[in-house]
Amino acid sequence: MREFSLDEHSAAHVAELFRAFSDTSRVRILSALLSGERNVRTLAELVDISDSAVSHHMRGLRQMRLVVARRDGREVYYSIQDQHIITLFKQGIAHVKER
Amino acid sequence: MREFSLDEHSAAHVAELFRAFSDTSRVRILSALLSGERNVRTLAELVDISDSAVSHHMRGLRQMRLVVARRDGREVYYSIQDQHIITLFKQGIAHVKER
DNA sequence: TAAACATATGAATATATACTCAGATATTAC
DNA sequence: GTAATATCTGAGTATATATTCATATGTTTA
Repeated sequence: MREFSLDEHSAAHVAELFRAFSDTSRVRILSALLSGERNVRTLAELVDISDSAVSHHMRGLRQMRLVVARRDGREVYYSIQDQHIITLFKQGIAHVKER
Repeated sequence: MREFSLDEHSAAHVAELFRAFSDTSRVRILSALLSGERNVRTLAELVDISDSAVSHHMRGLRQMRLVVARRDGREVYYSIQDQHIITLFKQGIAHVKER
């Protein structure tokens, strides 16, 4: 059994990914996006935080390429970009429900 | 398509789970534990933080029941408690590697 | 019992994060 | 053009978190 641990750089990336799911508001936002795209206002209502707070979260998620934005007129609709992400996220939810 | 988002309480639990994987040091610790149990001193060396810092992290992970402690003499060996957690964690690593 | 070693704990501190508010930018309607 | 609506951005703030240091606890060995 060899000594092994992810190097600092890789570990930082993994941590960054999981950090995207590590906040209650973002979890609620992402869970809302599981059933399809939503605009900022709708997300803000569902999660009960300001439009601004949603926008800040979406910027982070966009930069991590976890969501994509689609503009339609003055509204911006967000959806989950990556199927792997959906799987990963749902597994987290499942794990918590099992307890 | 109904409006839906995880309720605050459930979302908080999901976030808490993912938060366990959201720190570089913890990711390195957990990746080390993937290949078997390790004591505190070994983990501290592998991750390059103090014994104390490791101990603090392990307390959190223990409280979340992600790891279990086994004392052997004056050493304490930690290992990952739950197979689901291993799967989830490995998927995160895989996702990052794919990019 | 005392000394040495391994781990745990609490306090202090530094950094990161989530949020709101105020104002900027973009788009549509009048 | 102006007004209204939706989103974004930056500043400021409050809270959370990761870390180290000093010290306590637990275990073995002399």
